[in-house]
Amino acid sequence: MKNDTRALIIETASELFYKNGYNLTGINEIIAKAGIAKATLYSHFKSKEELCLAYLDARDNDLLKNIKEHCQNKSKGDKQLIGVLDFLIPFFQSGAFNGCWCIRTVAEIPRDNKLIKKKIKSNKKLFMNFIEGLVRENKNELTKAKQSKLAKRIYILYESAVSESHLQEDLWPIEESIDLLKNLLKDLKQAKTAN
Amino acid sequence: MKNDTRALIIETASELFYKNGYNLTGINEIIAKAGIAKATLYSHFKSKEELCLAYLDARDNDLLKNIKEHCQNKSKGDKQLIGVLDFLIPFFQSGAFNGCWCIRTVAEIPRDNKLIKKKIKSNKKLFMNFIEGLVRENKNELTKAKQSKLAKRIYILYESAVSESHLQEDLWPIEESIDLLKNLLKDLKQAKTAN
DNA sequence: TCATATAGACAGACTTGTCTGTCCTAAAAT
DNA sequence: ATTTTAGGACAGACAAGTCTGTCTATATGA
Repeated sequence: MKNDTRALIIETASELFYKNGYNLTGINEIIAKAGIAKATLYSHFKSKEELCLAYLDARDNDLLKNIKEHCQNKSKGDKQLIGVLDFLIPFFQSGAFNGCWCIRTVAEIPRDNKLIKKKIKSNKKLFMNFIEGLVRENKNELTKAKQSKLAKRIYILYESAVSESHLQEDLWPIEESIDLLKNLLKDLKQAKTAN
Repeated sequence: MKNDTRALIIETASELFYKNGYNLTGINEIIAKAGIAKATLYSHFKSKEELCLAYLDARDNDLLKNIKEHCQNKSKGDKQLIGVLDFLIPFFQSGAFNGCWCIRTVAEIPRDNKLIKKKIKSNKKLFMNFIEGLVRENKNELTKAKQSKLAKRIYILYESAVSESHLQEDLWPIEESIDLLKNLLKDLKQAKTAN
């Protein structure tokens, strides 16, 4: 039950933080929506900042889980790599999409908040590791250096697809990123047959 | 003199908004740094929101001017297109860099603030137009459709370079974006000679 | 009975924006 | 040449509201 309450707080805060922003969401709004008392919230989290860290973790864990699942449902090979990007299409269309919570949160906190920045960087690293693993699995003919380069490229394409589809309120940046990635994968094939 | 004061206000606000964030920068901080009275500020801008619009315009105009200059100093051809991206290297290293003010501002305002969102989209469109013009000038052998596609790709690479170098606090996303663009341009050359 | 939930008052520090009244400078009118 | 007039900037108090986080006092459930 204590865990239930904690999970409920995180879930509620996560919804509001992501939808309306971290600074624009007050503690009072969170407890009202969760139907709990303020003292209850502060018994689980010693500050709003701590709740923010939990929010970032919850979002990132959830994303990683879903995107892994999405990719595993694709056939082996390029499809799985492209899966990282086309995962964004239904996400964007779901209406729950509101850009990258990491970038949005960084935009809202003071410059010297190391704690939150560290958490975000560490979570992005986990995401990067996931992509690298996916590349290794599906492009094991490539050298390590080329695998790493491809992973980085998929990562930046993913990030720009997220940020720009959000800003433009349009699907085109996602589609263009996918298209670009397909080009890259085709180039790798050509380079291979050329050798 | 009136124009000087107005310019001073915008410059001061621009510095603080970009460095510390829009919501975290108070009117009192702006007037203290600018050395002006509150009534003076409010005689030039009827609200903080209006000052925000002026800040976005000032930043975007400045950027466009500088990036145009940077590209014009490059030799005609691919170099000018790559210029859009390698412009970011000295910017990042200058210490004045703090990510994309548009995305950061969007992250801070309420969801339903159409005014600021409209301004940002309109300024991004101007930036896109600039890239399209640059592509037309330097890739006039391409069809219009291919020019438009290339422009979009440069745009998303630019945006991801900005966002990710900021988030990662590292130059690698910029360098990787440049590298990716060079690949794309090489592909276009190969496709041309192949035909 | 005892832990834990509740509602909500409260402190204290912020926020934006308004308003009053003073001062200075420069142009216009005498 | 001297006086008047007007515009802008000034300092700073103030209203009205926001925020986080603490605390008290009551209720509920094991």
